[in-house]
Amino acid sequence: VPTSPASVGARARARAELTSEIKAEARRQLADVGASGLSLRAVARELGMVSSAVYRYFPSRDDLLTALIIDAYDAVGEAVEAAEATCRRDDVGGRWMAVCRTVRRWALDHPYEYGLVYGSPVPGYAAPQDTVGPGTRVTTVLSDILADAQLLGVLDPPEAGPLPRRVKAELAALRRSFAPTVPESALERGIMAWTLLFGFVSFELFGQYHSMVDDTEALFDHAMASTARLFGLWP
Amino acid sequence: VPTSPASVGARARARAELTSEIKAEARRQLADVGASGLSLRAVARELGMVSSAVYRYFPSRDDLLTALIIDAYDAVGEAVEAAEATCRRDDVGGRWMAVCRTVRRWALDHPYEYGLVYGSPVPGYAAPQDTVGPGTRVTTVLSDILADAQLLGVLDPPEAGPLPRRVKAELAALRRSFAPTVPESALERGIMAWTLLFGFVSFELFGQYHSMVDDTEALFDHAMASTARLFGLWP
DNA sequence: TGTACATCAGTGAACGCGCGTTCACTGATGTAC
DNA sequence: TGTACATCAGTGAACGCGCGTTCACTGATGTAC
Repeated sequence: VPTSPASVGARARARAELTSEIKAEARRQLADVGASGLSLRAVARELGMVSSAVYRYFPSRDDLLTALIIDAYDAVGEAVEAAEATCRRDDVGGRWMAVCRTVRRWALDHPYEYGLVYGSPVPGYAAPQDTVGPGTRVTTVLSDILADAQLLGVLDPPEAGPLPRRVKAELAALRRSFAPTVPESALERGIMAWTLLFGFVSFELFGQYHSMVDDTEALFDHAMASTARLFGLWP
Repeated sequence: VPTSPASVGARARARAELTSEIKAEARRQLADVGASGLSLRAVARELGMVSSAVYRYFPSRDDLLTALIIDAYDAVGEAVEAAEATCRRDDVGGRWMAVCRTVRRWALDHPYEYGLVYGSPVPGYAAPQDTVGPGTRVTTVLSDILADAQLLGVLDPPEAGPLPRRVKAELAALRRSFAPTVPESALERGIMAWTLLFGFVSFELFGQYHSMVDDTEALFDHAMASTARLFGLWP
């Protein structure tokens, strides 16, 4: 009999629970010491266990970091997918705004996890392959919106004048692997919109708007709406 | 007789030299260990001096960090000012592109200093007031370009429909302190362009375009040119 | 259902290392007369 | 120009602390027969 969820032994259950407790405590510590200051010993101490015990759960400090990164990508990805799923499919504008607001909300609620994945890389740490899948969840949602906008015929016509050769080559490759139905010029604008979304959130979170903009929420909402309109992503 | 540059004593000169050697070594170490791992002892060791000697130059580790931050802001600010100054004053498009390319070039050449000022904040470190002045040099150049564009009459007319009340209030305040001659709608687009510029550079530097875009330079150039055009910042 | 054995979680000590900061000190460089 | 004193850079030891990782171990939980 293969182990079904109900028949999971007490040991396995305890293991799963402690694993997430370790991650939760590590997330808490990110706020105080940052990713590069994250310490297995401090996590163990706070959890009332001996430092070597943590090695039963994560073979090294970097593996714990990797788990946190994957969790962060999954958390923001899941939040975005859920928010976007509540919109009518043909309301591409509403879907775009839902994605924007959810990303910002999640970032403000989890600033250190946001910094972990969208901030400066942790020196001496190289993210393994496992992180790329979860890392593309938000972009996948965005390219779906773009594809639907194209299907609905609400995308602006391609800009006047041909794209430079190098840009065209780049976008053609991207198109093949991400959004085959979207014209290249719209794809470029999509990348810009995506970049602006995260650029804004990072600027807000990392303090660049300090003593400059107070009501970042109002500005964000309006800027994201303008973005989509200026970029011809909806009428 | 007040000390003129020529009459600066050997002691003062040695002090100035060692101060910048310490900063240079610290900058080198940023790459290996990051801002939060920066260590006075390691810097001293590499310079062949005893760790306590560094305290004659910087009263604490955080003061050294502050000096690095100010230097980084000044370096990118100076580079941008110099590049922009070589353009004809009425070529606002060329000035914008010069700023964009210089920021990106400097960031690629000094990735860790860029991360220090535009990346995730260093946990446990609060930047003192001295850093805000140098921090505004790039934005000052950008708002000058915007003001000149307005003067030349090349800014797009304000977008249709009034701005939301909260956004209008926010932009009015900004206008008063930064660019009194620029209409609010153009100011908002200016903020978006500025955010997109740094958003792009950060995405490139922090690895978000990895395995997605190869020729980031071509895309950057074209994206920044499109930005200014789409935002009506030049015809 | 009961027993023998294998698996696994957690312990505690140890290794070798690093850190920021303080302090009393030596000796060289500058300054005032 | 020469001397007495003040300033300053750099020393070396020390304080008290933290880290990642390994290892032989105990004792509890699971598994196969």
